[in-house]
Amino acid sequence: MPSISVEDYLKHIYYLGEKGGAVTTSLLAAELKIAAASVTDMVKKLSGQKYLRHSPYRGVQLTEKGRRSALKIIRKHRLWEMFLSEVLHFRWDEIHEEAEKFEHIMSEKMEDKIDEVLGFPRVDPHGDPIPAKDGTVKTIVAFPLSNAEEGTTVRVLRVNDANPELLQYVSSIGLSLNKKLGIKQRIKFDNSLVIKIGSKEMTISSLAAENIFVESV
Amino acid sequence: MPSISVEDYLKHIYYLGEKGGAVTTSLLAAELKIAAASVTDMVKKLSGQKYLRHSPYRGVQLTEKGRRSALKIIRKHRLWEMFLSEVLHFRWDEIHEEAEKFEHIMSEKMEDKIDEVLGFPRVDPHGDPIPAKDGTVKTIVAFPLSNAEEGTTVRVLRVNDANPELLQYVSSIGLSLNKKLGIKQRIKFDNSLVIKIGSKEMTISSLAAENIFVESV
DNA sequence: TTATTATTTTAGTCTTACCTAAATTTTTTA
DNA sequence: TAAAAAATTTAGGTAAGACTAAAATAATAA
Ligand SMILES: [Mn+2]
Ligand SMILES: [Mn+2]
Ligand SMILES: [Mn+2]
Ligand SMILES: [Mn+2]
Repeated sequence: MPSISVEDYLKHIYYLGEKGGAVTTSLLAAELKIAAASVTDMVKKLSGQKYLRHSPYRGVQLTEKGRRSALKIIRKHRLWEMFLSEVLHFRWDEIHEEAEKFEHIMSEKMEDKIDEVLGFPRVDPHGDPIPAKDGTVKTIVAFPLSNAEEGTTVRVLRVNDANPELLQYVSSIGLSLNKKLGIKQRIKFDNSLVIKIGSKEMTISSLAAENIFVESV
Repeated sequence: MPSISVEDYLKHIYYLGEKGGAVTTSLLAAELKIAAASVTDMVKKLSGQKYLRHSPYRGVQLTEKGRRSALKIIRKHRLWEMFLSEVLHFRWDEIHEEAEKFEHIMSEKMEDKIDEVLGFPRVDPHGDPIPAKDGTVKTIVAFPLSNAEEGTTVRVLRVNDANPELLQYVSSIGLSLNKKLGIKQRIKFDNSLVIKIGSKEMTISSLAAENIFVESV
C-alpha cells in the first residue's frame, strides 16, 4: 500500500499532467508546498517503484501503474465529496478539504458502499468527473468562463474546488452547476465580465472567471 | 494536535485504566503490539507533555488533559461505528476496524454532523457508551456472562467489539444487544454455559461468555 | 557563444516512531 | 534473604519524509 505522502504525490502529478505541459520538480514542489529537494528525493523513490518515469532535470511522467493509483485516490476523493455534500449536508466549499484526508483511509469496501448509497454518481459536487473503477475517466469538455465571447450564452459545467473562498463567492452570486449565463460585456481594462444570471446582471472578475468552466449553449 | 500514534496510546491507556489495576509498560506494549522499549520512549514523551504521570518501573496514569484527549477519540470512534452501522449498513463485526482509522481524522465539524444525523446516540452498536462532548461518560453496569448464576435470567448490554470473530459468532447464535438469556446450566469441566435464547437452548464457551456483558433481570 | 540566472540534484541533518540488545531494577522463588 | 527470573529502561539503530545549503546542470541574455 502506498503511504499517504506517495498517494498525494501521485494525485498531484496526475493533476499537473492533465493541465498539459511538463511536470517539473518546481511545479510539483509548488503544488505540494514541499521543498524542491524533497520532491527530487521522492521522485527518485517513485521512479524506483515504477510509479513514474523521471528524466533528470526534465520532469516526470506517470506510468500506467502510477496513473491507476492516482485515479483510485481521485475516485475516493470525489466520491467522498459527494457523500459529504449529499448525506451530511456540508457546504460545497467545505468538502474538498475534508476529502483530502479521507481519500487516504477509505477502504475499498467503504468506497463501494458509498458509491451505492449515492446511486453511482458520475460527477462530483464541483462538476469534476468521478473516475470509474476500471480506470476510465469521462473528460469534461469545457472552457474557462474568462474565454467566453460577448453576446453568447453558456452553461456552468465545473468550478475549481481547491479554493473555498472562490466557491463561497460563486455561491453568493447565485451561480451553481448547470446554471445558464448570458455574457453581456467584456471590460477591456481588467478582463472582467458583465454576466446575467436569471434576471440579475453582475460583474465577475477575470480571476474568478478563469476558475469557472462552461460550455456554449 | 496529537499524532495518530499519540492518540492511540492515550486511548489504550484509558481502556486499560478502566479495567482496573496498574497500567504497566508491558500491558501497554501487549495492547498496542509495540515493543516495550518503544512504549517507554513514548511514555516519557507523553509525560513531558503532561498527558500522563509516569512512575518509572511502576506504570502510568492519565492526567485530566490525557483523559480528555482519550475520551475525544473514543467519542469519535463510537460515533463513527454508529454511523457505519446505521447509515452505511456495515455489519457489526466490520465497523470497529474501520473506526480505528477514521477516529483520527474526523474533524469536530464532522463529529457534530454525524451526531446530528444519528439523533445524538448514547450507546454504540456494541453497547459501549458514547462519551459526551463535556467529557462525561455514562458507566454501563454489567458483569460478564461467564459469571452469571444458574437459574437466573440476564439481558445482554454489551459485547466486546475488538474481535470480529467473536461478533460473528455471537450474531450467528441469534444473540444481540438487549436479548434476554436464561442461564440453564454451568458445565464444571470447562466453565461453559448452557443458555436459552428465545426457545432455543445452546452451549456457549467460557471464553465467549467472558466477552459478553449482561445485567440481571 | 560565453556569461549570468534559474532550476534541479546532491549532501548532510532533523524528527517521529519504531526496533533489538544490553543494563538496570523489581519481583519471585528457593 | 540471596539468587534467579521477569519487567523496565537505556543505548544505539533504522526508515520515512521532511529541511537547508552547496554543487551541478540547463536555460536565457549579453
Ligand atoms: Mn476536491
Ligand atoms: Mn471536487
Ligand atoms: Mn470499537
Ligand atoms: Mn464499539
